[in-house]
Amino acid sequence: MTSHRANLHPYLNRLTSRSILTENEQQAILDLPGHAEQVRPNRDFVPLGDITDHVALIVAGIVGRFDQSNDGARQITAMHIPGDICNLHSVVQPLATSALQALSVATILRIPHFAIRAAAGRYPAVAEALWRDCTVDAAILAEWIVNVGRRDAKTRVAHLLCELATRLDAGQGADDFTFDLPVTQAQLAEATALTSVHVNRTLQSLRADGLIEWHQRLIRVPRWDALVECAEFDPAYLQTQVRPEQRIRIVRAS
Amino acid sequence: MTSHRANLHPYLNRLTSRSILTENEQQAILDLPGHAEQVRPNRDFVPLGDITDHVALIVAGIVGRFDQSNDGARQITAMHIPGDICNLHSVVQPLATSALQALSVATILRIPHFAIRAAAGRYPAVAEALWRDCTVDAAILAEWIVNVGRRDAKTRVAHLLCELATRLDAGQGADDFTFDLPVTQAQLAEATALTSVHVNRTLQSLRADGLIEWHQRLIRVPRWDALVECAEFDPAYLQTQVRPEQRIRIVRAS
DNA sequence: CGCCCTATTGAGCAACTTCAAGTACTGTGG
DNA sequence: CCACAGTACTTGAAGTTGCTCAATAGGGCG
Repeated sequence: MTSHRANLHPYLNRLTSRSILTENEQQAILDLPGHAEQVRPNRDFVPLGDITDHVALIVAGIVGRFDQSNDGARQITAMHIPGDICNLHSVVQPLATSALQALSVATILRIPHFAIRAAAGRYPAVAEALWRDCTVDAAILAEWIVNVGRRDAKTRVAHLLCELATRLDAGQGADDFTFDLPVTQAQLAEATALTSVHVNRTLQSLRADGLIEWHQRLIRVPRWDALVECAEFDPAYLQTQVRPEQRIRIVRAS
Repeated sequence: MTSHRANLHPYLNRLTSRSILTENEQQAILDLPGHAEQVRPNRDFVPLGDITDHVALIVAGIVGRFDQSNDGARQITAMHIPGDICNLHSVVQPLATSALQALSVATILRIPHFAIRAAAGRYPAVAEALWRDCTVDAAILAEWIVNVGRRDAKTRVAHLLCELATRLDAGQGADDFTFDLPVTQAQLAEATALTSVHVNRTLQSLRADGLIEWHQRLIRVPRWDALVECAEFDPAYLQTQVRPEQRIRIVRAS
C-alpha cells in the first residue's frame, strides 16, 4: 500500500465542496492507504451479504450497485462515477445489502475500513464529512424511486442521462457537449427498470427529437436545456451547489 | 421545552440495537430537548426546499416522505413509523430535498438541530450512531427502488406490508397477528407507484388468497410465512438483527 | 340527514413487455 | 487482412399489466 494522493484528491474535492475541513483533516484523507485494482464487468467485486473490511473508491469507470428480486430480475439501484466511494456506508455498517459490479472495465482503490475509522476517530469533522457524503447518496436513491415509479420511459431515461452528465460535470455549463458513458443499453435498462428493447426504442425517440446523439459510448447533448426540460430534471437533490457560507461544521475546529 | 425521556426512549432503543453507546452517551440522547406537536394529514410540516433547523421524531402515527415529478404525480419515497427520526439527515444537510407529511393525524417531537449537533459534537460515538441510523434508511430506499422497479403489483404491495409489519415488530414472531396501519389505499398507491384503483384490486387479490384481511385500518395477517413468500420478502436489509458482537464502535470510549 | 372521504366496480385503452429474428460492431487468431 | 465469434444493438408483432375515466357504494361525523 503506497501513497494514493492523486487518486484521493478527487474524493477530497467532493468532501470539501460540501464540508469544512482543516488542513490536517484534509491531509488525513489524502494520507489514506489503499490498493488499486482493475475489476472486470459482470463480476461482483463486493458480493451480496459480504461483511466487507474496505471501501471502494472509483478511479476510472462506472460501478453499479445491484439488488435483485427473487425471480432473478436485477435492478441497478445506484451508478457510481470516478471520485465516488461506492460503499462508504460500509464503514459503519459492513454487511453488504447490495452487490457491487463494474459496468465496464473499471479501476478501484480499495481503502481498508481500519484506516477510515482511524481518521474518523481522530478527526470528528472527517466523520461528519463522510456522514454528509452518505446523505447525498441517499437523496439520489430517493430521486431514483421517483424516476422508476412515476416517470414514463422517455423522461426516465433522459433524467438518468441528465443526472449522470451533471455528476460527471460533463458540460461544465456549456449548452452543447459530448461525454463518455461506458454503459450498455442493457445496463441502462437495469437502472431504469425497463427492458433493453424499450430502452433502445426510447433512445431512438430521444435521437429523433434531436435531444441526444449516441455513438459507441459517446453521448452528445446538442441542447442541454432541451434535454433537461424533457427529463423534468431539477439538480437540487444532487447538492452540487452548496455555497461556502451554507456549509455546516458541527465539530469545533481544535 | 421540557423533558421528553418517554418519547426519546424508543429512539434510543433503536440506536442501541445497532450501536454501542456508554451510559453518558445514552443520557445525552435522552436529555435532548424537544417540542411535541400534532400534525394534520395532507399538509407538509416540512416543505420541499426548506432549510430546516430541527428534526422530527415520530411519537405516534405514520409520516411519509414525499417527492414529486413535475406533472404533479406524487411519490412517497419513505414511510416512517413511531420511533423513527424522519429527517435525521437534515442535521448535516439541512436543505430538504423531500417534503414530510403525516399520512393520518400524527404526533411528532421537534428536536432542534443545535441540540443534536451539541450531543454529536461532544460525543463522537453519538454522531457515529446517528450516521449508522442514516445508512439503514438508505438501505430501505434502495429496496424500494427494487420494489417499485421490478416487482409486480401483488408482490409489491405485499412487500411493503411485510416491511412495515417487520419494522413495527407487529407480529413479534407470531404466525397470525393483527396490526394497525393508519394509511389509505390511495397513500399505499403513492408509495408503491401504482394507482389507487389498482391497489384496491391488488388487495382484493391478496384477500382472496387468504394472505391478509383488511378492515378499516386494521390488517390481519393469518399466515405470516405465506405473505413473506408472496412478497419475496427478505428482511436482511432492515438490519434489525444485529447481534451485539457484530456491533461496531469507531470511537474509543473515553 | 347530508356531506365528504374512502373503497369498489366496470370497460376500454396505452405503455411497456415478451419473444424472436436479424444486423452491426469489436476484438482475436490465423 | 480476413474469417470468426461474441457482444451489443435494432426491428417487428403479439401479448399483458396496469392505467384512465367514470360511476356507484359504504362509513363516519357534524
